[in-house]
This record gives sequence, C-alpha cells and structure tokens, in this order.
Amino acid sequence: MNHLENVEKIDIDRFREDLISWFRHEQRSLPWREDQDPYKVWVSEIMLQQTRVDTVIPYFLRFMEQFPTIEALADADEDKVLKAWEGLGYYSRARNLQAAVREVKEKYNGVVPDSPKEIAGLKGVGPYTAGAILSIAYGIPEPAVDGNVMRVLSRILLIREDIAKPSSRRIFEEAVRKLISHESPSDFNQALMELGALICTPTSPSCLLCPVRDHCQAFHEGEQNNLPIKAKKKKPKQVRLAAAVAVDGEGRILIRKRSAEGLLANLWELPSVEVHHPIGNARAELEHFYKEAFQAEMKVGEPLGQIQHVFSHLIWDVIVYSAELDGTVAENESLRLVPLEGLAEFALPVPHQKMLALYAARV
DNA sequence: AAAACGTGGAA
DNA sequence: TTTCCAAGTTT
Repeated sequence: MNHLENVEKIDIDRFREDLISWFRHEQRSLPWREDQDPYKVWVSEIMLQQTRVDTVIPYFLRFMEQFPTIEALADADEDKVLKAWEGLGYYSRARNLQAAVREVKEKYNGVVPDSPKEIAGLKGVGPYTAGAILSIAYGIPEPAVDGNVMRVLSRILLIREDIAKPSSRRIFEEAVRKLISHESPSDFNQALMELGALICTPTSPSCLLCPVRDHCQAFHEGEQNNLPIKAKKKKPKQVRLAAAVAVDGEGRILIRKRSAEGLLANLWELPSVEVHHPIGNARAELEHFYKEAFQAEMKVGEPLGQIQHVFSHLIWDVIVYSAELDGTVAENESLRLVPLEGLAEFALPVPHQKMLALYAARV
C-alpha cells in the first residue's frame, strides 16, 4: 500500500503557507523559544520527550540557570544533574544528555554538530530529536516526527497505519520530506507539533479553528475522530515491595544509591525487598535483607502505611515499616546515613518521596 | 518488534 | 475509577 499517494492531493505551497502563517501568529511563548541556541533547543527537546509542556517549563528554567552552557553541564557531577531532573521521570534522559554533552565538548569542540549522522550518533538523540535540533536550531529541512506529527498527518493525509508500530514513523518521515518548507523548516516542523498540541488534539479536535482544515482529507471525509489508528498498550505489572525507614541512634536514615542500570538508575532510595504474595512475612524478609546486604542489625517496628506508585510498565505496592538500626553501618559511595532534612540533597524518585512522607508525618 | 523506561494531568 | 496519554530512545 502506498501511503504517500495522498500527498499528491495536497496543494503543498498553500498548505505550507497556511500552516506556517498560523504558527507565526498563534504560537505559545515558551522559554526555549526565546532564541535558537542549539544547547537550549537540545535540552528542551530531551525534557519534552513523553512529557507535557507545563511540566517541563519550571524544570527547563532551573536547568538552564544551573547548567547554562554545554561546558557547565559537561563539568557537573552526575548527582547534581539527576537532582535537577528529580521528578521529571525517564532519568536515563538526564544521564544520556550529560554523556552526549561531554562528547560534544571533547569531540566537537563544544559545538553541537549540524550533520544528521553526527547528531544522531549522540546518546539519547534518536530520529525525532535529531530532526528537531537540526531544523529548529540550524534551519536544516529534516523531518522531526513525534506523536503530534503522526496524529496530524494521519488525519491530513488519511493515513491508516497503526502509529504505535515502530515501522510507522518512517512513513510519516517520507511525508514530511515531501511537505516541509525549505525556506522555514523550523517553523514548519514546530507548526505541525503546535497544531497537534493546540488544535488537532487526540480527542475532539477543533477542526473549525484549524488553519489547514481545507487541506485535511480526514475532515473532508468526516473521519477526523477515527484517526489516528493506535494500538492499546498493555497493563502494567503489579509488584509488591516492603521498604524500611531505618533510623540509627542519631536519627539518621539509611539510604542507598540504586544500580547504574535499569529502573530509576543511579537515583537514591530507601532499600526495599520484593515480597511474594501469600508467603510474605515482610517484616522478617526485611530484617534478613538488611543483614545480608548491609550487615545491619535492625529491629522492624510497625507499618507506617502503604503507598502505591504507577510507572509506565509496572505498579509498585509498597508496605513501609519504621525500623531501628542497632550499632553502626559502614557508609560508602552508595550507602549513606542521612538526617531527614539532609535528604533534600539527594535525588529521590517520587515513590520514595511518598514513603518518606509517611515517616515525616510521624516526626 | 516488543519491552523497558516516570510522572502528573486530563478525559 | 480507569484509561490514555505528552515534543521518544534504547535494547
């Protein structure tokens, strides 16, 4: 099936003009739109991956204040970068961004490269982000196909591919290559995304306000509410955990740094163990775990409460206990005893913030 | 190709 | 309450 045949039905010159003209009048004022600094464009694009604009804004402002340049970010401690990212989610974005910035500093003399090959080779920069930086920062006519663009073009071009499939992106990239303005690639790409965010929304698109309604084949067919086609995602898996807020004689809480790989990599946490359903003597399992992992003798007290946290692919149900450490625990790079007030210095993921809130409510 | 990888807000 | 999602990338 040739998905691009409908491109031929578009009056491309008028489409570009209607779209870009709308964008120039109606675009939102956003912090990363104040200039075209490739570093700022880059940081904003990474933060915006799978994340709402309103969520990103305060993080972006703080991040640019703390790490204003490629040099500043390259020279920062990873712990500081993760702390700045705390609460944003998908933390590998932060670690990959810093790794990539360090590569730009060393290999490209601190200048974000402007070739598709070089920029796509950077950690955390996939096909979307590469196209976004090239077009927005450098004015190069490359596709930047995100979820917005696939939704908008699936309607305008009446493309019935499942946009949840990895292979679909290629089809939309080919469409963009035919449609994109070579005079204003930045405005064109951003306009497609802005249209998706403001007008051509997932449910109940505002077709009556749409600047390119006349070009939209889904609107013409009355199909705008049936597109895009998108497969449902599967439900997250349930995981039951037991965690302890383990306090030593001086009121300090035992925290540890998570593994460098996988979920919440390199963030700090209250140590926890998975408890398997009916078996569970969670209290005994926790004491055993602390002894094995930290050589810590610990008396587990009463439950402080239970928290639930929903990730994209799993659900944590955590029973949280208070506990008292007997004697000393040897601190090291990834194991620390920290007073409650001192925890603000550490990057803790949201579920562990919730667990700590149960403890903080008692003291 | 499919699964891992976070979070908070909207429908 | 439940589902879906919001400017994706990596493995």
